[in-house]
Amino acid sequence: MTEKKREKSFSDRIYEAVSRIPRGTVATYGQIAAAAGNGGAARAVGNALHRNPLPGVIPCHRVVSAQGRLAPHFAFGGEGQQQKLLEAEGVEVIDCRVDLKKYQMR
DNA sequence: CTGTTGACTTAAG
DNA sequence: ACTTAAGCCAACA
Repeated sequence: MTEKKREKSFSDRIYEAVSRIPRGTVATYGQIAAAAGNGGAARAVGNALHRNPLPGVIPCHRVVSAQGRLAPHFAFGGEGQQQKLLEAEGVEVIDCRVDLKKYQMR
């Protein structure tokens, strides 16, 4: 039957994309945007996560900038929380940065 | 609908 | 390494 394409909201795709990040791996906002179907909307991705009421549901700690940098100033829970979570998953975090060459989702 | 903001990205100085 | 500028997109007032 003619299935109606229920297009999820932008933030919903972000949630899916971020959730699909393998454990012990990180992804950049650009990758999330591309995974959400909007390559280039890296800005909107960050905004969506920030404004989206999905704390605890989205592993934002796996989302890093293109330079492998985290967001300690806006991180949930606490500043060191992000780094702690990443390290707990096997990601080596150094100075709020991760080695994209090894941990970025490819 | 318009304008501003922002957890981005890349380039240039 | 840091700052500024421009580009792109979505949510909010």
